[in-house]
Parts: sequence; structure tokens; C-alpha cells
Amino acid sequence: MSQDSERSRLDDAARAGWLYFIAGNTQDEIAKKLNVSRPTAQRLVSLALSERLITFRLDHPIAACMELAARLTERHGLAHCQIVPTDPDSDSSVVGLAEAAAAFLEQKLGAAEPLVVGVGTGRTLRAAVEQIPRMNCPQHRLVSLVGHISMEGSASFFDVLARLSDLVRAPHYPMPLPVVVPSRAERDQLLNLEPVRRLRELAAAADVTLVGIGRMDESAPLHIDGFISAAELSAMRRLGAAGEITGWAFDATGRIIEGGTNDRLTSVPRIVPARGLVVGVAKGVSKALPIHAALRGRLINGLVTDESTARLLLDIG
Amino acid sequence: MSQDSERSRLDDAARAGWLYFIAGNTQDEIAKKLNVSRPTAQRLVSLALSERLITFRLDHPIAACMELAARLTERHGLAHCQIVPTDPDSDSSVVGLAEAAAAFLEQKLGAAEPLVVGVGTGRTLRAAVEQIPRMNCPQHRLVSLVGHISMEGSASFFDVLARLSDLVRAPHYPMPLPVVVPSRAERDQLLNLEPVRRLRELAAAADVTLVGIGRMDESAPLHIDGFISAAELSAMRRLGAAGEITGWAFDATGRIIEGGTNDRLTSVPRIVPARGLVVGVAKGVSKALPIHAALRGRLINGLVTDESTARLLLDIG
DNA sequence: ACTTCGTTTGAGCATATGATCAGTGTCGTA
DNA sequence: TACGACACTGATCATATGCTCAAACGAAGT
Repeated sequence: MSQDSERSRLDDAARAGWLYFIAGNTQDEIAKKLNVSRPTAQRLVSLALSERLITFRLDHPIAACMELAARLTERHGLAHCQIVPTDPDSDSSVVGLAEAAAAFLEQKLGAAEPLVVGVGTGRTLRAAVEQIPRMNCPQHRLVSLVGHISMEGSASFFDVLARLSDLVRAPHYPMPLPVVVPSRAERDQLLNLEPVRRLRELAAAADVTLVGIGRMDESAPLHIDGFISAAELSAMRRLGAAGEITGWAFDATGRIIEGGTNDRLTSVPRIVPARGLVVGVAKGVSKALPIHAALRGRLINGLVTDESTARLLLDIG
Repeated sequence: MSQDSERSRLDDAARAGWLYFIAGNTQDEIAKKLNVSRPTAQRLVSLALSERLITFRLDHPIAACMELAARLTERHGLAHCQIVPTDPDSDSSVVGLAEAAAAFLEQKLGAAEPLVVGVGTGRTLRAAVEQIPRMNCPQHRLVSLVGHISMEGSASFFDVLARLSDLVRAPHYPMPLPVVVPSRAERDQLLNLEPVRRLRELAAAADVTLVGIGRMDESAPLHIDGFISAAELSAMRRLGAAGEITGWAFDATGRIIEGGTNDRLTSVPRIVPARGLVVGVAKGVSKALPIHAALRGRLINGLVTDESTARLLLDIG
């Protein structure tokens, strides 16, 4: 009996699901056709869904991206995750990604209530900022999380913050310091300067933070761009460095490394686990391990990447 | 440009569809995630549907039945169509069908406003009536469409009307006549009796009519049950008889045959095209042609059958 | 037979949805 | 450059949906 009633109930659920999703009937119509009350029709439709009698199939490349995003969100407890389709015709490191990151930031900046936005640096972020249309956002404050002066004193080519501020007309708080200074003492001295302290306070309270994720292998941007020497890079790698965010090197588990250049870094310290919305933007095979480490260590709670990188991240487990 | 915007719009539609149907987001949540207004999110979901980006699949035997029912309804302009799954473990002519017909009739009888219900005869209907639970429907009137007295004067074994009336406590109007009488004159004489005339008037105004559909081949129930002789059957077949409803023989196009036993039949005449809701109940390979003819001739505008028979009907075209 | 527990039901309501409409920006054209 | 046609947007509203709750029903155990 229970078997039978169970079965006929599922039959009805299937009918209801068919009528609702495929024939496009309203629940009232279904109720009349199946001779039940409207709420019961709703229960049947709902049952058809929960029993997987009816399933959805999305015939579009985006489907895979959404699926990957959902899995990454689930696995790493992300507050934001966007996967862009990998364009097989191009392997530029910014195709799609820049637009997506720009759209994300544009959306955030569109808010009326004032936000503090922390901004990292790097080629990817620079490309993203270029995709942002001109806006008028005087209510927000943009804070640099990393110095933009190289050891020799020249301004970094990738001055993301200044460009962004220019585009969206928001007040910005640059960090006119070298990324890495020669000694720990010197670093502590600089950090005690009142403007720097206020900037770090502001950054610590950032509502939204956008950062790139850097490799720490032989092509580490920190080294390529002249912020750290080859020797320093080697030292950090010996300490287990797997990647870096705003200069902060971390190991494969996402733990910020103690010692090495991290002791002489002027960048705003990362709060662990990430507070507010901290979105990493990166893609590519060589970035997969650094990204994964950052996710594991909860250095970031948001991610913008591409499909193939997302697959790698899930494969790494 | 149009290409690009078109494409990104479809991308968004796919995203919206994914979020809506697969992730179960509300349109408001989608709107926020895609950074569009709620109405636009609705448009995107709707677009995903109309562009067939998202499709539904029903993993249940019922799915095929619903599909077949929809096609038959469309093709023959039916007011009611129910297809029951064919149970491959059984080829009884009443499995499932009886329950479905019973459910249909039960639903109709559940109405508060008074109905006139015309009832045919036959094994299938008898089985259906047995599936109806006891009810209390004094507001409805049940009318027999066909005599239940055989030539020899004995009452038909399949007295569907009496049994139904007994079960649902509704007043009934039996037709205590032989189905076929020896001569046309005799028939006309019987039809002129006042009670018979009133019954026929009532039947003509029936809101719901439930009939079986009989074969006219060598195993015709009319002959098996002794209402017509082998010679009469042969004659009707020579006149093109493909099937019968309440004794009225019709050809393969559904046209009521003139002459033969039809001239000496006491059954209530069929209104063509069917008025009210006239539901035929039948299944089986040998019934497919008769059913199809009845549909073609619009002798019925409702059908209860099973899946395999429905397929045959559609194949016949 | 009666009671009690669990399940299911339908009424009502808060919310989500889909459609309409006026306003706005964009594109092509003169 | 100005104009008109068109498409798209977001405000607003009627409708559909999903959920809560109290009541009724049925099953199982005294």
C-alpha cells in the first residue's frame, strides 16, 4: 500500500512537473487537471524537483563555468567567484579576466554608500582597471595595499591605484614607499609615519579588496619588476614560498612565511582569514598552485579566474 | 558589435538560467549577481528559455505519456486526454485504464453542480466503474446510452449503469430495451414510447459521456455477447464497419454507417461532432483502428487509453 | 473501540514573478 | 549636427508561487 501510494504520488509529481515545466501550465491549471488543490499541485511540482524526476540541462559554454564556480565557492567558502570561459584561440593572461574583474569592481563602485576599496597591483589588475569606464564615485576611498616605488626610487609602471582613481574620480590613498626596504628596522620606522599608519588602518577596514596573485618561481613578478633580487627570491623559495599577494609570500598551505623579504615588506598586512571581500584575480597554469595556496590559507575569499584554471584548482583538491 | 553584444547577452541569459533553474536563485539574487535590474534578470531567464539554452528533461515513465497525450490532444482537438503507462508485465485490457477512467469519472461526479452523465457499456467501462469508490451524488443524473436487454430478454451481464448508480447514489435512467430489434418499424415504435423519448432527450444534453469503443471484427463484443448475429456482423463489415460505440457502427473515417443493424438499433444516437465531453475508453492493438476512426469522425472528444495504443494512434496518422 | 501520533490537507498571506508603460540613450540618416 | 526610429531600461502593478499554520484525516497501538 505504501508502495502503491508512494508510486502514484511520484507519478502525479512527474505529471505535475511535466505540465509545469514543459507544458508551461500554472499551478492552478495543474491542480484542476490532476484534481487536487493548488497547494498540493505546488507540493507535487516541488516533489518532482526534489526527487530529481525533472532535471535541467543548460546547452551553453557558460554552464561549465557556473558549475565550476559553484564547486569552488562551496569548497573554499567563497563570498564571490566568477569563472570566465577559456578562449582556446588565445592564451593572453588577461583575455576575459580583465573584463570580468572590471565588471565586478564597477558593480561595487556603483554602490551609493561609501566604500573603502583596497587595491593591489600587477599586470592583471592593471588590465582590469583599463576596462573600467569613467565613473564618478567621490563617496568611495581607494587605498593602495602595496608601495609603488621601486628600490631605485622610480614609480612602478603598474600604478594601478592612480589610474583607477583617475578613471572613477574617487579619492585615493597611495603608498609612496618602496615595496621592500633594506632592513626590518627601516621598515618599522616607515610604518610608524603617521600617514602610513592611517593608510594601514583604512586598508584594514576595506570593504572590498582586489588583488593579483603572483608566482614565486623563477619568473616571479616581484623579481622581474625589480622589487626583490634573485638572491632574495631564492631565499624565499627555500622558505617554501609558493606565491605572493601584494608582496606577501606564502607557502603551499597559504600560510604567510615568516622571515625573508616578508620581514622587510611595507605592504599592508593580510588579515587571515580574509575580512570583508578580498578577491584574487589570476589565471593560468603557473598561477594554479599560488591561487590554490591563497584559497587554502583563506588569504582571499573571492576569486576571478578562467575555466581551465578553475579545473586545475579543483583537481589539486 | 552586434555580434558581441548579442553574444554577451546570451551568455548572461545562460548565466541567469543556470542561476535560476539549477542553483535555485531568485531573480533578485540573479539581478544582484549579474548587476542588472530585476526585470532585466527576468528577461534574461525568459530569454534562456526561448532560446532553448536551457531545457527540461523528465526522467519518469510518465513523461512519454504526457507527451503522447499532448500530441493526441493537439491532433484531434480533444477536450480531455489521458494516457496511462503500459505495464509490460501485463496485457490485461483493463490494467491502469480502469483506474484512470474511474478517476476521471470520480472527479466529474465530485462537482457540486448537477450533471447529466451518459454511460455506455462494455467490459472496459464495467471494470472502470468497479474502481469508483462509494460516493453520494444525488445531484447528478446517470443516463444509459444503450439497452441492456439481449435479444432473448435476459439482462446484460455488463449492466454498467446500475452498478454505477448503486455506488454513487445517483438517480439513473436505464434503457430497458434490447440493443437491436428485429425491424426498423419496431425500433421506431419503441423510440416513440414517452419514457424512452425523455431518456433520449436527457442523453442528448449530457454534460459528460463515457463510452467504450468496440471492435467490429470477428471478435466484436456486440456479437460475442449475443446482441447481433454472425450474419449481421458480416453484413456490417461489408458496409465498412470499423468499430462501434454503444452499438453504433462506424467506418474507418468515423462516419456512422447507414443501414444494417444501425437501422434497428435502440441506442441513443451519437451527436456529430461530439457535444459536451464525450470520452472514449479503450486500449489495445485491435482497438487502435476503431479508436482512430472515432477520433477522426469526432464521435468522441476525449480519450483514455494507454501508451502503446497512443503510439499506434499517432502512427496511423 | 478509543486514543494518540504522525501525516496530509487547504486557507491565507508574504514574496517572487512576469507584463505593461513611459522615459532614456543609441544608432542611423539626412 | 540635428532629427527620428528603435531598443532597452527600470518603475509599477496584477498575478503566480511558496510557505506557514491550524485542522482533519488515517494509521497504529492500547
